[in-house]
Amino acid sequence: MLRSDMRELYSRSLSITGCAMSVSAGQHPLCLSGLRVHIIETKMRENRLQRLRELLGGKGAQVVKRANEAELVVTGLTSPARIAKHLDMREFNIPVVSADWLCRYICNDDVKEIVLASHATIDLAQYAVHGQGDPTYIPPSIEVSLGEKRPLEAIYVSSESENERAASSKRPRTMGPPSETPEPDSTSKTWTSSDVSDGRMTDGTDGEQSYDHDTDTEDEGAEYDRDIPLDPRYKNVSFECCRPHPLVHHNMELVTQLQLIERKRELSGEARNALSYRHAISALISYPRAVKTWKEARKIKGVGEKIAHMIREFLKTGSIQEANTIKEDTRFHVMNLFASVYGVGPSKAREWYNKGYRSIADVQESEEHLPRITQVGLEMFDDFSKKMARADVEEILGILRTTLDDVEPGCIIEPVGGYRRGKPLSGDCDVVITHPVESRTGDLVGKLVDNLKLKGYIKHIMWFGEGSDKEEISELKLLPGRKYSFDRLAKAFVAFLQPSTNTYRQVDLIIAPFSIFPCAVLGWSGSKQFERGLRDWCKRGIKGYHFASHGLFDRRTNKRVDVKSEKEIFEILKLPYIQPTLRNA
DNA sequence: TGGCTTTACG
DNA sequence: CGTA
DNA sequence: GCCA
Repeated sequence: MLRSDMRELYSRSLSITGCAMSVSAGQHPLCLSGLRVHIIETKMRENRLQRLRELLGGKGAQVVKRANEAELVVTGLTSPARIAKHLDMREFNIPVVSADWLCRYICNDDVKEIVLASHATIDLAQYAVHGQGDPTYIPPSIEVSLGEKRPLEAIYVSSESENERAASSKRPRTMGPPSETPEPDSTSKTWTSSDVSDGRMTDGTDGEQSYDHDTDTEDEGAEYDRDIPLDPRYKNVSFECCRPHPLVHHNMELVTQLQLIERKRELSGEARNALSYRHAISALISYPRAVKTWKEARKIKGVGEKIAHMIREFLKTGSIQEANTIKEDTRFHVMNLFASVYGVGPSKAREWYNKGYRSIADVQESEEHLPRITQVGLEMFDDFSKKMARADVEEILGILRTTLDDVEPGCIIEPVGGYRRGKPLSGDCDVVITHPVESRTGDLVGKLVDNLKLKGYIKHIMWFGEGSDKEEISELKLLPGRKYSFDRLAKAFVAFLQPSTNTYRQVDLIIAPFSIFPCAVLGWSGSKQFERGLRDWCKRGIKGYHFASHGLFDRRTNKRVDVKSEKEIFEILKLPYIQPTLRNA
């Protein structure tokens, strides 16, 4: 699952250098597979509605009745105020697009390819969130910027909303004169009131409640951009596991640029520095609207002085100079390429670069002695570089199901990783497998892998860990120097032949005993940053717990806490439940 | 100013 | 130690 | 690079 995030950056940087990127999603008809879409039917003619439904269905999307179950909202309406009436404020982070835009998006192959191949080209319009049910609420709407160097002159695919947005952002919407500038404090007051202090956070409700009694309506006439309160449920906390992180959010372009800098730091061996960027990036992904001022950004936990200044630069000029420099930096692109090889990280990538290699072929032709993993990584490089559309993942899941039915009937199989988080493209296919009868998972990896090998699906086994399912954690568990060969998950990471595309895919198989299945699913769903946040929360947030993909442990007793679902883990940890599609931290 | 998730494999 |  |  970690690879996929890296691959995404990789594909992004390729598109920056203008190289072609093979993306099988472009060839796949089900480009919206799994996406839940809600249609606001008001003011839409029946035949148009029908056509829209067919179009969506034809691309694999699922039309849902209720907007808050959707990942995307479509409307024929043009006035934000009217759109707002159809939406509960709870959908603040669900993107709204015009039906016109969506039709063009689906029908136009060029646009589709560009948008699907990289989220970097999707940007969100500036928008603001107002109090409950307020007609001045402006929903976010997607715009597509094809000219990536000019984020501020983005091409608005939806012309109606462009006008609307332009009009709305230039004047205060309903109330009084724009003259009265609010005390800077009024903004920060809103912040603190909806803020939940890290150590004390109990559940997802205190924020809203304190906010409800705190709406300072007397500031309405103040400058539009500055005085509009944030969504009341927004929590300015540093733990990623406390907040939603949608795939499509309000600071796409800014985040893309910061990711470049983060990657640069990572590749240069400045892991800590890179980590700071990750925290800031996740915070921006979670932020309920487009950041409009440098000071606003500075208040977000995870955004310090340095990054706030970069954001100021971005807001002023449309880009961050350092990011622009990185885009031109050959060294960066080469090392990024090397580090995208399975088994190669920043260190090896740097080493290769310093030896003068500049391409994958250079490395392959070298006399270098390479560990087996790296040899396999190089051999598989072309195939592994290709991203999978959701349908590709589903095809592999189907094969795994069929095989499991032969090997051990009654297995439960859950796709995890980026696929579970709703990503349209995946770099690998992560799967957690269990069986209601605990004894049946004992030697399942071996049997499964053997059978798949027999059928010719597996070309390489890159990694094989035979877990054992010894039940209890001994008191010695946390004593230093002890090795615990038990209570690990059985794993096999393999190069798997996808028949329909004749492509080898990176497939990670994880077998979990039934009792810790929910932990395994939570632990392998990611994102990486979400998992770090989760573990950090266990250690320094509420303390007293220890989370790993093989179990949730009470720190006092060192005993495993039995859980029956992912939701229960969130409850025990006193976290609001964050659904998988909102874990893209 | 220390600490930044976690743990096993090669 | 570097990597997933 | 950020923060408790």
